[in-house]
Amino acid sequence: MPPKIKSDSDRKLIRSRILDAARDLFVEKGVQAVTMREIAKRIGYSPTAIYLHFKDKESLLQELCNTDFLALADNLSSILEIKDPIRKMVELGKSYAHFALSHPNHYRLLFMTSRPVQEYCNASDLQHTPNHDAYTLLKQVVDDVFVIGAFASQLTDPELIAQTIWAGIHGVCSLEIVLGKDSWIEWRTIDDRITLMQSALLNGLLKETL
Amino acid sequence: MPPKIKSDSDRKLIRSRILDAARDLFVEKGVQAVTMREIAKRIGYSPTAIYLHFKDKESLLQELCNTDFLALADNLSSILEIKDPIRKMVELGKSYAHFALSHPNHYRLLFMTSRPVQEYCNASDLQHTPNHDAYTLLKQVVDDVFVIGAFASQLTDPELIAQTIWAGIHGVCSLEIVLGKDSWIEWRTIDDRITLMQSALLNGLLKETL
DNA sequence: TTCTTAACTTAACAATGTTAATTTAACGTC
DNA sequence: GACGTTAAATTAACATTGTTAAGTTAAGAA
Repeated sequence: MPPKIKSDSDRKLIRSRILDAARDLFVEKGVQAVTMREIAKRIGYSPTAIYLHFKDKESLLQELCNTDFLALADNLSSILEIKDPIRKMVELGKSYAHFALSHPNHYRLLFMTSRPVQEYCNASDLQHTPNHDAYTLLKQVVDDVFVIGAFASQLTDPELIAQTIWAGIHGVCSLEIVLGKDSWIEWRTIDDRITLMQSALLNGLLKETL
Repeated sequence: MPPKIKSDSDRKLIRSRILDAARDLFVEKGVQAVTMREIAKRIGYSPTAIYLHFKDKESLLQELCNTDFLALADNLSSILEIKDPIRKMVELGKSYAHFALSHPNHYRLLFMTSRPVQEYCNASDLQHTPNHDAYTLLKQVVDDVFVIGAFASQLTDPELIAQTIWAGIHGVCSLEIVLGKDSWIEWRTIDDRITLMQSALLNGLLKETL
């Protein structure tokens, strides 16, 4: 029994409810548990009603992805208050890892799952702002370290440095998420692994300071 | 029209054909393209015949995983001929990355996808031999560097070192596989990223050699 | 009042993993 | 050599899922 002519804000609210239901499902049980029918059941609609708000399941996940990507960046941006550039970089890594490990399904969806190539044409001006883009945030933090001349002199490309640091932390976190429960490897504690990764990379990238 | 009483070797051969068909499918089109029906079509059987050889799809993928894991380790073990421990470690990393990037779907299945916890009870003696276990191979190579006293003196746990090096290379490769095609990031070449990761980690983990 | 249309539901389809029932023919045994 | 047993395979069928098409309902416009 459909009441009619929903306002724009009403439609937005329904979109949110769909997204929230979808998020709940995969945060709890992973992406394979996210079915259109279960989402629909949770919000009290029929399964096909979702298609009035999202083109298909892929689009829904895509939007979830983007939304939470921005939320992550926003969360991380609190470290911008830290003055010392190097400590700021270290804390960014720790925060990033903390997010990854406390939201493994999120992290999987964001950084461990191939999706059809994203088109960032809309709202492109918002894309590369530190507050809204985790990578750009990292890049800026690395730049700060770069301008004070703390990196070894042969390292002339902050972008490459940023990508390497990201890869290091990502490697530790993603291995933990995928294989952390496997017993054929005698895992050291995740804290030890993160710490060593950070200190080794810093040690290897920064100028010798003696 | 079933001919009957297949010998053990016949059954093994059929298993192989199933595994090969499955491998072909996902090497070419990724794991989502691996369907029981398509496998069956390729080997000229009905879909349900596969269940005479594998408990379910998960088991099939599991076995594929294990088989190719051993093949990888075998492939990598050729670097054992290298004498210099440090160069050996570097070459292992390069070979590993080369495998990952030239077999992205394999790599995804092996190291980027959570599977139900493996039980390595059977043939457990084969599990931790360098020739058959990529991680153990890395561990041994790291040990070799460790015993010549090349790591910084405060690093006393070769296992932790190995896990960190693995995570570094894995991070570069897995990011490339998942996000390498995304344009919102100005990726440096994959070679540059691998090289910097290796030199930074080495630099950060080894003793200062001046 | 009647027509249009937004909002939604029900029905239905195709693809997929999987199980149950059925068929076929090779083998051992009397 | 006939015959039952059983391995090997197939066909039929079911449940789940994403998705489309057709139908339904009621709010607003004419």
